[in-house]
Amino acid sequence: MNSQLKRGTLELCVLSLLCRGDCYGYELVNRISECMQITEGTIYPLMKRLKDNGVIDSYIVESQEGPPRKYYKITESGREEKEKLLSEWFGFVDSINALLKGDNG
Amino acid sequence: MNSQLKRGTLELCVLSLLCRGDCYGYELVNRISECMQITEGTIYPLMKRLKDNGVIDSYIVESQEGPPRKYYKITESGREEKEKLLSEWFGFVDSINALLKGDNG
DNA sequence: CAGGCTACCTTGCGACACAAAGTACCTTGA
DNA sequence: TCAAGGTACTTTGTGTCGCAAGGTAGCCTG
Repeated sequence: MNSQLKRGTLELCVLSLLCRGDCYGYELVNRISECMQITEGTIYPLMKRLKDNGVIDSYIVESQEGPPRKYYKITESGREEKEKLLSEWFGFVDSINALLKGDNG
Repeated sequence: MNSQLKRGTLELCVLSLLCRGDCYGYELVNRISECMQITEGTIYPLMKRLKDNGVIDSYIVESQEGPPRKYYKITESGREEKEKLLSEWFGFVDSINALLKGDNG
């Protein structure tokens, strides 16, 4: 899969998932990789950026199945950011599709 | 506009336009910038990459309105590449929208 | 000949996906 | 008891590529 396409949408995917409930990083990797190829080396740096920007918070929860999990929770500013990205995404798709439309192969 | 979103789609836009007829670089900038912000610093390096990859060819045409124009023409392998990118694009949009779908705000 | 449009090209920077490697916890089974 | 394998987080380095900025050069008008 074209890795360049993912740029700019991964953040939206993560925020969208977190809107529905807190997740830990490893879980996010598994859930997102159901629909696009993704690895931990992508998610963890992204989560750090998002936290630095204040759109998510995190907290640690002990686990019986392995090391402690770092759960991420979306903030109020994160929800606003998600709405912004969502409308940007739909607008972008529309404008690309419009440009591609005159295409007869 | 989110510059990250453009990644991976610019090539498709250019190839799609060239499928409908030869264009020169400056013209491509103008036509594409009708639907997304783009500058020459983006297009010219991209055209060079595309030519190096053999998906486009170029030829020079004199102009009465200024310096000579370098026209770009899509190759057979470029048309195949375009078809590949096109289906990748639609598949990508579908999978992102599917992931976003469970989203209740 | 200055100013402005057309047209091309290059350099340098920054953002970010991702491979790779490291740390550490748990359970299972020989 | 100790390897093996799964879970989970983190960091480092590399490569791609959009884009601002700056340069060259042709054409036309006043």
